Amino acid sequence: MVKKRGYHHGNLRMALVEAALSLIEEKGPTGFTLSEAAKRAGVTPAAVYRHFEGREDLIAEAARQGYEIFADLLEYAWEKGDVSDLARFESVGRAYLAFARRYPGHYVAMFESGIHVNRSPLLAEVSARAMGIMEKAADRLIAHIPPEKRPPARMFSAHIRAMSHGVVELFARNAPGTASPFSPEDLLESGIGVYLRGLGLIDPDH
Amino acid sequence: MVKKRGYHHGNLRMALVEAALSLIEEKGPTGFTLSEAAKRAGVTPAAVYRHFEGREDLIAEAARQGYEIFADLLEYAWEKGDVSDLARFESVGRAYLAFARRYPGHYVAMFESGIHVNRSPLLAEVSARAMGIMEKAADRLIAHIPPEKRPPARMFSAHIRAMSHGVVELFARNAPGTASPFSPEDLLESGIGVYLRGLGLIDPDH
DNA sequence: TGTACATCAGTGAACGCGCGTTCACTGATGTAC
DNA sequence: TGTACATCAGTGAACGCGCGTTCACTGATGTAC
Repeated sequence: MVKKRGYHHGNLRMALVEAALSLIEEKGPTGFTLSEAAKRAGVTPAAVYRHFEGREDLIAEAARQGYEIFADLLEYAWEKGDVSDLARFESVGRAYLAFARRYPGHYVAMFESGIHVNRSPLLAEVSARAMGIMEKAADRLIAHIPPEKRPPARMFSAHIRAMSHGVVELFARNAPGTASPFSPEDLLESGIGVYLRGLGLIDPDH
Repeated sequence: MVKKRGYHHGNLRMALVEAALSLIEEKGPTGFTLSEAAKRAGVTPAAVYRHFEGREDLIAEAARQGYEIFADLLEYAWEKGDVSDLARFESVGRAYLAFARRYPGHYVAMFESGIHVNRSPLLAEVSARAMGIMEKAADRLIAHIPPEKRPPARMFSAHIRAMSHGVVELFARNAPGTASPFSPEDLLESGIGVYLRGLGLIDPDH
């Protein structure tokens, strides 16, 4: 809740995105309503139309900001990662989960709100930036496997994405009845670790 | 759409569950409305209350029936599976995905509709039956790993569930922008295969 | 510094809509005699 | 076989609600002179 400065809000656009994010976080992408977001920002529903085309447009903007943060985090993880391709891959993977944990509203807006990434060129571009880094990390890593034993790159990345998304969905949110004694971070790291060992990318001794 | 037999419907209760399932399948658990389900069954919304307490109760019944089918399928897979624990485990895993594919409405009602499994004792019981089989298959399998190398059973099953759920969510439904050249069945089987190899449960040569 | 005025960013009332749920009702069915 | 009647399974109108969106409006702000 942002303090109002009289008749004019000050930065309503940003306040609306924040309200939308917190609502999505609390109630899921369909639990979010434009009217409630407006109320949270201390404003009439009609005021929203000064800044967005409508409900969908507001969600899309939240997703866009999410992709921006996401891509930045991945890029940073890629660059700071050790020179080894394995270390870089793991660094990127941890960044993925860190993002899902730290920005749950954005995560849902991006991956579960039903808004399509090709809705606008801007959205498509920033999403491609994020996905490109993940693909790069994956491609470099599997290049270490002898070609005759190497799985297709798209299959490899599909597995990684499935495991990551599954961990986030089942264990990184307050899903009822799916409590686990392990943290999502541990689950993902160990799961990916076993998987990479299965591919011979990690020494089986450790 | 069931043909009406005059004023009385015949088997409205079943028809409503079917309508609910097809709606959930098409529009997701929140896209489903009681009124539309009633219309699909060729009946007034008020008629629903002759058979269910309300909207939630209808979804819960759909989920219950899903768990029933699910548990039956898993039980069958368990029993028909080869004597080897690995073969049994894989048989159960395939049954999981087969269920998600063949009964998408049920799957969503069970795992994504937000209805809690402890909503009624009946629901809790049938869900426990299904989960019990999966746990049994997992427990037997990891017993083959030497204790000092064996992961905790709950971690193992968490990994399997995450991978399975992730594959279903990302690739087994018409998710936009996530098309993949591999079938969900192949993805899951290969992914789990690599994972099991990582645990030393499958010969690394194959 | 003061005033006139354009522009901007809100308000609040209204709209049509579909929702879940309730209620008194009525048509259809089954049963007792 | 026919009739009276209880029970069952629907109808249809009504309710209050919150939604997204539109519209004419008005208060606040910034700028030119």
